[in-house]
Amino acid sequence: MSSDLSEPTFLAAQIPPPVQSCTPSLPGFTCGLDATLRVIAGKWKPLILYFVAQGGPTRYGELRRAVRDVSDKMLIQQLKELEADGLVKRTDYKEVPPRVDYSLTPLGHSLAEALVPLCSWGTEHMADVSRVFAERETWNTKGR
Amino acid sequence: MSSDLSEPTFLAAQIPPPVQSCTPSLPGFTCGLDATLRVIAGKWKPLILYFVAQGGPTRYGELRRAVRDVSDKMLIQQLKELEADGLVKRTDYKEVPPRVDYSLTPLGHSLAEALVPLCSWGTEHMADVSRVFAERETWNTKGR
DNA sequence: TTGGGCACTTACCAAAAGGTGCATACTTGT
DNA sequence: ACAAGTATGCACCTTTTGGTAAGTGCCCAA
Repeated sequence: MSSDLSEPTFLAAQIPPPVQSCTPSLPGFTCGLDATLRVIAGKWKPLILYFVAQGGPTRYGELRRAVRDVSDKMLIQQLKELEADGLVKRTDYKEVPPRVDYSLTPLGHSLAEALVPLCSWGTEHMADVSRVFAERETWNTKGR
Repeated sequence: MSSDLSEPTFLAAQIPPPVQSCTPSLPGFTCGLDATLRVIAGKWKPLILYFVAQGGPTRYGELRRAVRDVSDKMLIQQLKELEADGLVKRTDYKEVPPRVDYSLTPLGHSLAEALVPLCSWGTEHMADVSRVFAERETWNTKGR
């Protein structure tokens, strides 16, 4: 409440120390976060992962309907990549009207768990986020 | 070790229950995760966020050098979006040779914290991830 | 005087991501 | 007989994203 709140003083109260470090290591990745991002980049992957995580083995059609607005092409494509990356397991029952379902591998499940905080964050701050987005739309639509 | 391990039995041992739910709510978002993704989508945003989180207020040039391989265009662009989304705060000291730094807002900091598990996941599973990527490269280079 | 650093900005382009729609092979429901 | 559902595959095209390179205004050091 003093005159100068431009600096650390008041922020220090709300913002804890720097957040843990992001071990800058091995192969071609600058850090763990980087590695993770390579695997979950893609408009639908986190959502797919998360959805499968919640429902257990999930049939293709269910996913399709659940992840609203995703096209077949995209869904299949992302599922293949997730499978190739060892995050999901595809089970084809080789039945006459095709039946296939997808489930998480242990690796995939661990990633899904790491996604939980992001999900919570979104839920908690959804109001802020949607406000910001609304404003953007307003300008894009109305004035410049 | 029995004959049929196609179903829940053995998975149940390693894979805990379905992971918490992803409250499907309000505006145009299907769930919290969706909302979060709208805000951190972009090749460099999580990295920028994370870097600023670790270093406290960071000058433009430092970021530029830290987030290796990012171009001016991209860095600026993503910083502007992060700022517009209320995650980072830009401070312009209006000095003669320009001096500007970026820090996290409380909102940004909370997001950065939610990113920590992803970072840890990447660190822990970096071996798996890089193996998979190496295999991909192998085919892209050699066969097919 | 030339060169470099600072924090950007702009124009132009290539690549990646994503969307639409049609096709398949077979079955079940009307 | 015909439509619909099942899990994809494929061709084509648009949008989005990201990269390169050059420029800006100002100051300091060589």
